Amino acid sequence: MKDKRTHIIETAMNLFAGKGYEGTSIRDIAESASVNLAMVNYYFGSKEKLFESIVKYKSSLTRVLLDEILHNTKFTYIEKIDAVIDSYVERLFTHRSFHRLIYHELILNQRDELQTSIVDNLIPNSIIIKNIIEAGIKKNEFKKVDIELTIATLIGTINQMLLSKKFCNRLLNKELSYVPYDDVKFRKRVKNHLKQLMHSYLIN
Amino acid sequence: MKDKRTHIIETAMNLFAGKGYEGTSIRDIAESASVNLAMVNYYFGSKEKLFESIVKYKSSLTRVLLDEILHNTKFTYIEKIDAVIDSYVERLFTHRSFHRLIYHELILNQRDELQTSIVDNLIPNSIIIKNIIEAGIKKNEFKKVDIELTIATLIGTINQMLLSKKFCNRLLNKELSYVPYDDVKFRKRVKNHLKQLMHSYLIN
DNA sequence: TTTAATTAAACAAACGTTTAATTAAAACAT
DNA sequence: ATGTTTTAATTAAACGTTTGTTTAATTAAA
Repeated sequence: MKDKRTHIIETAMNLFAGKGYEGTSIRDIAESASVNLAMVNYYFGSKEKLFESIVKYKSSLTRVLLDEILHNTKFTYIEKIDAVIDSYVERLFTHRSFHRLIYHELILNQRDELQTSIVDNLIPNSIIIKNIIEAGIKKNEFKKVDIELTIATLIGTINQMLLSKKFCNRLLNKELSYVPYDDVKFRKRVKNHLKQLMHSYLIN
Repeated sequence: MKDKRTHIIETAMNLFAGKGYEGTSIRDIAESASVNLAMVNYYFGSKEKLFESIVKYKSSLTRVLLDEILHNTKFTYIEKIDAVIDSYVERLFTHRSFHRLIYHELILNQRDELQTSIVDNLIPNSIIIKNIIEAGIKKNEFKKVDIELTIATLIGTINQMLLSKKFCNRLLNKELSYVPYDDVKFRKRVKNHLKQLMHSYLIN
């Protein structure tokens, strides 16, 4: 049996991701997690501290993955970019409810402290990508591009697909019941698109 | 003096965009708009119907702009893409609170009817871009690319910048008080990035 | 005189949080 | 090992607010 604290965190994460922070009540969370209402405040102190616990619990994993790619000396720079794309698509599509939660919180301007902590957790990932592109330019493997906006394109394309299943399916002309994110073929398609895009944009 | 109904809609839009649907109370709206609490329900029936009124009120404008570009025979296809980029960046950056509101609602899976209506309003814009790229490929001006994901890249890049001022400024190494969206230089920078990206990706 | 607009007050329901009482677990001394 | 004490976990109930909505009365406009 799982740790009760962890169980509450994971239940709350899925509810927050689907219904938003204000849209999810502590009673919702307690019922879904099959624990007493008061247990949530007993473990986390308050609703907002629960939210912060979720962010802390889930973060830092992505950074480790990207760091490995950055320091892998077997890769050329464009191969590193390819590896970043593979890693990002897999990670965001798999943990999509968490990432929806993060971007939902970012898009609102409430809870300044929490937003700062989210940005603090996201930016290091961007910096790793920045380092790769910068090094690629220095070694003349890459053209001189707008690095920051290239990162925005990379992450933004994936986020655009992640935003809403309904929008995604309408754009792709798929039926309503289709779940693109779990489809290996679709993941491959997104990876291929981003790789081709980056190859033609970055390489001399 | 403005129409009272319109005044409520515009006030509510800004509040919803900043604090989300559940985070904004009718009392908030009434106070900000300097009208009596009961007037909101008097004019719109309910909070949810007010929300729908906002979406209907603001939509359709973008479509007209894109349609003009699509049917302008003076443009080559890549020039049409450039025009779409200019038009999108200007529109989304200027009406950013409305677009944040839309994407905030999309990212949640609540209120199915409303989400459907948002998607119905967004998809035609994507189809216009699709038509341009398709025609460009047919006339051999463009390479054979993944059209749907190219659209996701176009819109996703802009949305990624629009998501959060804090994230945007940290990525760009700007100070906290800087407002990138109103800066003409920054708009130009985003446009240039997207154009160069699309040129190297689309053109043979 | 009739209709529309506006108001303050009240409604029930849901919210996050706290309390006080009870049960289970852990630590301790014998 | 046993009984005792102390701490942690769990519960149902209640707290004071805030929520969206409705009502009934009043004022303005047609």
